[in-house]
Amino acid sequence: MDYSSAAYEDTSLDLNTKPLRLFDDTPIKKEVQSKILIGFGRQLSPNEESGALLEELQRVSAENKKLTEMLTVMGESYNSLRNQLLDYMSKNPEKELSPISRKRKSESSNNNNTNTNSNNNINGAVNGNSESSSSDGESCKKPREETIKAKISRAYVRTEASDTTSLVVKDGYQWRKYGQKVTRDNPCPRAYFKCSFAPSCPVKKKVQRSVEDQSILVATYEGEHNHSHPSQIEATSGSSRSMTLGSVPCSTSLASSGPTITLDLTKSKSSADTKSTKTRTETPEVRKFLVEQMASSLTKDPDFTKALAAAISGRILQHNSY
DNA sequence: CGGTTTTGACCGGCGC
DNA sequence: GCGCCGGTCAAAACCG
Repeated sequence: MDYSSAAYEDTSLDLNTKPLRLFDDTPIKKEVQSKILIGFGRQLSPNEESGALLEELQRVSAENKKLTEMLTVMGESYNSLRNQLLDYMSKNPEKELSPISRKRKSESSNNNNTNTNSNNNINGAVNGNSESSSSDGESCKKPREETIKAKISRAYVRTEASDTTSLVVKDGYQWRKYGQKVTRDNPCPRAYFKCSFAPSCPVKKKVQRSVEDQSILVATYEGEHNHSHPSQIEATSGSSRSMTLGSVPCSTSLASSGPTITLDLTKSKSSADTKSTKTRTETPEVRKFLVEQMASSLTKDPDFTKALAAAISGRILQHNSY
C-alpha cells in the first residue's frame, strides 16, 4: 500500500497516456528545432559547426539539469503524499485500497511490518543478505518459512484504460508467468510471476487488477532480486548486453516491454525509503525513461523528422560536393 | 528448438 | 475432519 499515492493522487505522472506533455510547453524544443533547421539548412564551416554544437550541448545540459530538478520536486511531493496516505491508512485500516482480508496471516502481517523498510537494496548490484536461493528450487513444501521472511512490497500501476486484459507490469525485470488464478475477492484473475533468473533469483510477483479501478494493476513483489536491474545494464553498458550478473548470465531485452513506458515503482519505493530523494530521481531507470521520452517526442514530431531529413540530405549533398 | 504462456490439476494452510 | 481457497506444478500449446 505504499505506492497507492502514486496511482490514486492527481500527482501521478500520467506517463503512459501523455508521454509528450513534458515537452509541449517548453520553448526549448522549438528553439532546438529552429537551431537545427538553421544549422543544417545552410552550410556551416567546421568552426561554426563545432561552436554551435557546443552551444547546443550546453543548452541540453541545462535542460537536463532543469528536468532533474523537476524530478526531485516531484519525488518530494510524492513522498509527502505517500506519508499522508500512510497516515490516513493507519487511521482507516478498513479502507485499504486492495484488501487482502482473507490472506494468510503470515503474509498480511508481514506486509505491514516490512512495507516501510523493505527493498532497501532491490536495486543494488548484488544482494548481500543470506537468501537461500539455491535451496529454494521448485519445491513448494519447504519454502514457507522463507516466504514469510521474504520481503513483500506492493506497487500500484495505472495502465491504459483500454487495456484491461493484460496483466503485464513493466518494471524492467524479466518475469516468467507460472500461473493464473481467479480469486474470491476479485473477479479479475491474478497472475503469478517468477523472476526469469529463478531459481537463482527467488523473487516472485503477483499482479491483479484493482477491484475499485480496473485500470490500476496491483503488483505484489515478494523477495528481493539478487542481481542488478536489467535496465541498469541496458542503460549503462549499452552494447554489452550479455554481461554476467554475479553468476547468472543476463540476456535482457527491454524491447519486450512494448511501446508503453512504466516507471519502476519498486525501485521508487526502495529509494523512497532512503533519506535522499535525489538518488531516486537520478536512477538509471529515470534517466533511461527521460531519454525514451525525449526520443519519443522527437521521433513523433513531424517538424523534427522534416528537419532531420533536411539535415541529412543537406549533409549528403555537402559531402558529395567535396 | 528453446523459452514462455496457458490452464487444469494438485497441494497445503486455514477456518469452521 | 472437511471444505474452501490461494498458490504452485506441469503438460500442452504457442511463439520467435
